[in-house]
Amino acid sequence: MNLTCETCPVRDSAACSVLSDKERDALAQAGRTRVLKRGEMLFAAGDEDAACATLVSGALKICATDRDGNEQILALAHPSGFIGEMFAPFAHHDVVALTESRLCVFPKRDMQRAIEDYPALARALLRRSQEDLHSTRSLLELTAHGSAEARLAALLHDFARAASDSPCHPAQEFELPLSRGEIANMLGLTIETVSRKLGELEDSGAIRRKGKRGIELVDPAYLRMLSGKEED
Amino acid sequence: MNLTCETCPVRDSAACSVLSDKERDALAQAGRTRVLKRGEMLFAAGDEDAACATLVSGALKICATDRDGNEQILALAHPSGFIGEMFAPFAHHDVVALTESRLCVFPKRDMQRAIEDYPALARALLRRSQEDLHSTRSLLELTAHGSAEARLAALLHDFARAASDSPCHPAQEFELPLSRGEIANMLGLTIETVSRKLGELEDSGAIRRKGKRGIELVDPAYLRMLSGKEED
DNA sequence: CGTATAATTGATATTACTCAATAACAGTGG
DNA sequence: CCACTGTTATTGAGTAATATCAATTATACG
Repeated sequence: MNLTCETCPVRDSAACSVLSDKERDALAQAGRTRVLKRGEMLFAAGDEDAACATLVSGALKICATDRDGNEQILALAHPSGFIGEMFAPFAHHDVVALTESRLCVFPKRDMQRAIEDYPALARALLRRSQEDLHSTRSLLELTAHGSAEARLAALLHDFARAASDSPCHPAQEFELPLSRGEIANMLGLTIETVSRKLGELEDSGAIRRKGKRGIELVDPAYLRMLSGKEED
Repeated sequence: MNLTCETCPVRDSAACSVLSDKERDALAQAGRTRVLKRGEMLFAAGDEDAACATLVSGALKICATDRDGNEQILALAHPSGFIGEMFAPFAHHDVVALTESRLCVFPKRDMQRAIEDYPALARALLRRSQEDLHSTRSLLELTAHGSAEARLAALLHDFARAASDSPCHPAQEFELPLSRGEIANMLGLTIETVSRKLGELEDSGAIRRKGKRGIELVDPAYLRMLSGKEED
């Protein structure tokens, strides 16, 4: 399917939004929309022809797999996010859809050419890359030093923020985008520990669980306190 | 002090190496060399006027400090590495010299202008940023899932590679750029655990300790095996 | 040489993991 | 609609790993 930038929900926020209409149309010639169902893979670690993509809707996980077959989630991608390593000869990580997801996919070659042809695009991607770097470092900080409770509290807080319309105030109620197992492996914990700590957070009155994946933030300040971040 | 690119040891490897002589000289007008002694700070988290810099010689650590005053090392910078967040209004992390270090420092404004004026520079920084992202994700992978032994083994292996001239083969003998405390906080461990595990690695014949910071790799393959990476 | 800092070593406590069983739930086909 | 099956989540008991606390030893520095 060809790209229809006119009606694209992320046309004003994705990297390509910095292009002029004409430039964007030229880039769109090289791209294709692609829809991934939950669990489908965009590309796998080691793929030489791994494409680049902008996420239009849905959510992706970027994950590494060690030689024992254990998966580790390194990052999540949200709409308007950019995926792909233009400069690496092959993909370092797997990219998998968490929910049904719509993407604009570009062959690596074409994206390389595009950043040569459109300096503004290169700058936009640089900005995004630095933001990704920052969020990966935040996750690293959490994972290395926090207790299981702190990691979980911080993750819930992040998800609440991501689920909210306004970027500053967290949503009061939201659905977890990840299963217990995915949460566990993102935070370097086990499923059992995640389950137990969620229970403890509920007992302590910080959250309330609504079904399997629904979370209501009862006491966001307490959650924030547990997560070890600056208070505000 | 003004920049003397002609004799710069990283003139062929740093981001600025993609510029023509003329462009590079123009950029050099805006820059200054700066020498940091061990422990000196380039800038602190929260600084609004945090500069950008290319590391010429020495080594830096990028670290976060939580509200209890605990420091966490998120990344190291080696010669030809680029430091600085051009797009953030203030620095997110502290940057501190691990050893006496020489840098080319550029005001953020000038660097922003440079990436507008020189598209090749923006692309070079994009490439670097993606590499940094990848190494941060590697550290995350390690920290989240590995045992204390695996983390330490992987770190030693990384240092051995960084210390070597040839990028593929690790150096057989090298000096640790970090104190025990710094290693501990980079890996999310305690000083005591690092000390004990180093002892065990020595007992098991993987390494030999030469003084406080010297390390000799006796059995690199075994170390690599412990670190949980693919064997080769 | 004496003092401060960094590293090692030991004993104990805590946390999260492992293994195992049970429970909730979703999807499927009768 | 309900039983059946596989998946995901919860809960419990015991264990292993690492943190913590405390003491000692090495090293560096003035």
